[in-house]
Amino acid sequence: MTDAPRPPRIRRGDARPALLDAALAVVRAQGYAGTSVDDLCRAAGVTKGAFFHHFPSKEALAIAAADHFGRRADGLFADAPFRAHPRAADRVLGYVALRCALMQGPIETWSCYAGTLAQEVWASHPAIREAAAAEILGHAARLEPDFADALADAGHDPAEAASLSRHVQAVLQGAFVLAKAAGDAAPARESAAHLLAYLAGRFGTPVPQIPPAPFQGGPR
Amino acid sequence: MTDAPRPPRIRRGDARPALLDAALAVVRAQGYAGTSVDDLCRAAGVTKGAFFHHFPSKEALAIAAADHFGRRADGLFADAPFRAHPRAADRVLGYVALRCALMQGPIETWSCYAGTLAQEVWASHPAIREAAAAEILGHAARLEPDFADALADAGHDPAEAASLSRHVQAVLQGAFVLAKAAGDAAPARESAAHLLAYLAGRFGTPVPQIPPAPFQGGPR
DNA sequence: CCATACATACCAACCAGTCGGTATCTATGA
DNA sequence: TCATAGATACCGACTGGTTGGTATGTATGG
Repeated sequence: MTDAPRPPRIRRGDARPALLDAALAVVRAQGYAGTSVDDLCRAAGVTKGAFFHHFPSKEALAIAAADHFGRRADGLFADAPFRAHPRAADRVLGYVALRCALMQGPIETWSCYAGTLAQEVWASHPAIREAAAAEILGHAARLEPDFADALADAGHDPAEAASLSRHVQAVLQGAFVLAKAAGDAAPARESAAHLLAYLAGRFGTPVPQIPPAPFQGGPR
Repeated sequence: MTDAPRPPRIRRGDARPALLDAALAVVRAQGYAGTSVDDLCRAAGVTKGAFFHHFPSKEALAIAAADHFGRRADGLFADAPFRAHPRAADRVLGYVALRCALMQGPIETWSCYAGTLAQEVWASHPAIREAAAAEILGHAARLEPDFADALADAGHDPAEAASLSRHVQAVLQGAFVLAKAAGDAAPARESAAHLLAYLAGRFGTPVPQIPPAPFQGGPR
């Protein structure tokens, strides 16, 4: 007859989570429009039939993956060591220091799926934009109580906590952009260090030291 | 993105600059992969023949447009009023305040072409990544002398000027990402205000006030 | 006359999504 | 214990449309 059919690489029932994981990895490396449905199926070890059995469209997978990414990130930070600090300021600074420490290895493993999506399709895919915004702003909102306590402890108006927690996310997003442009994590880590200095100044605590990794590159 | 074919709208000899301008506008709104060569031709009022007469490929236009964008931005800031401040700290703060003031109207008119490109194609189009990096880091480098003077005036080590000028670009890039995600300039302006506060603290100058525009949105 | 600057028709590759079919589970009743 | 049937999960060839790029022809200015 014909050649032997290539067996799928993953077991029955695992297609959906495999596609969600593949979306996080491939879209962060290639962008949304630059990633084809076949790319995603190949990365997930799944056929096109399985893809459209679980998701009505490529856009639907992108949106579901934003939620998947958010749950993963929240799980990572929910029980991280820095959460145990008794003072709110130390928890906030510990959060930023951890984000900085994660900036190692391939960029697509530590950059933000939601930010990548939002930057690319904010105007052309409103539903994706909304899912990405919910992820980023929701993450910021979950950190807000610690910011409010830290500000209050330092004698500042805790009402600023909302804008400050969003600012932290903005700096991290910008750090990712510079790291991608430079092809190097160093500028991102430097930016995180400046952010730590700003927050420590705001909270009246000493500036925590993070391992230095000076940026060597630059314009020719 | 198909529409009725229109006759070329621009005069003979103007195709190249029209394509460069179209690339800035359309790519910032739709992303690189999400923009077709036909989209660019339509926006520029030019035919495909003109496109491939002036540029060997879509990638080549993207790279040339990065340089075009850089020259425009540098021209905008080279003779802006803030350049006339006698003290370096005021020039730096004036620069950030101007960037904040520009955050009005359609996002694609004030976001960064180079940052958008880098975020999307850093892994898949190395030549574009390099052009975007040269633009962003070159712009930061051109601001560096003022940062060094401002730091020195405040009694700090001017060697930090390089990393600080890159940090300013990172915060702006992140502000653009949040603005696109939120569909609103407010979080970007807020972030710029926090950046001003950090710089003013560093330089030992009073924090300049910028017109407030609090962000009303957020997770449901 | 000739180089430059276009215009237009065209092409092979690729794209998201469809569709008819198959394999594997699960429930049920004899 | 087993037969059967319906439901779920998946397979992969196919389709209509779009893509970046090419080939070839034409107008215009010097």
